[in-house]
Amino acid sequence: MSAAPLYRRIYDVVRRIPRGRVATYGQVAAYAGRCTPRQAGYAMAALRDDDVPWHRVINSRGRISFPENSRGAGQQRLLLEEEGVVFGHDGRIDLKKYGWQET
DNA sequence: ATGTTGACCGACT
DNA sequence: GAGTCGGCCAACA
Repeated sequence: MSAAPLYRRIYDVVRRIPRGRVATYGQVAAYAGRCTPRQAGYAMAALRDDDVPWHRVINSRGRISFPENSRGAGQQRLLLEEEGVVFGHDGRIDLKKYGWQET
């Protein structure tokens, strides 16, 4: 496991996020271990595998962190709403409610 | 090897 | 609330 690239560990954590829940980059980094939130974001940027529910990863403010130029920006919100995640009037997600808990 | 960058975070103004 | 700054550390030129 530890021999696997850092990206692999991060993606593995993201796959564990249940449907209808969201996790922050810092959270993913913490579960992946020996990783900073920045690396989690960097890993997502290089992601091209649809097997990873990348749309369930958001920033600590509960907002979608994504360059608006990219086509995936609107898609992330769409996918989340499809899973039952409700956005606030300011395009925010209530982490208190939808945040991923280890359980 | 050195320097820049980044789907971030937290603290501060 | 919004804007700025430093820290973090792997990936890249």
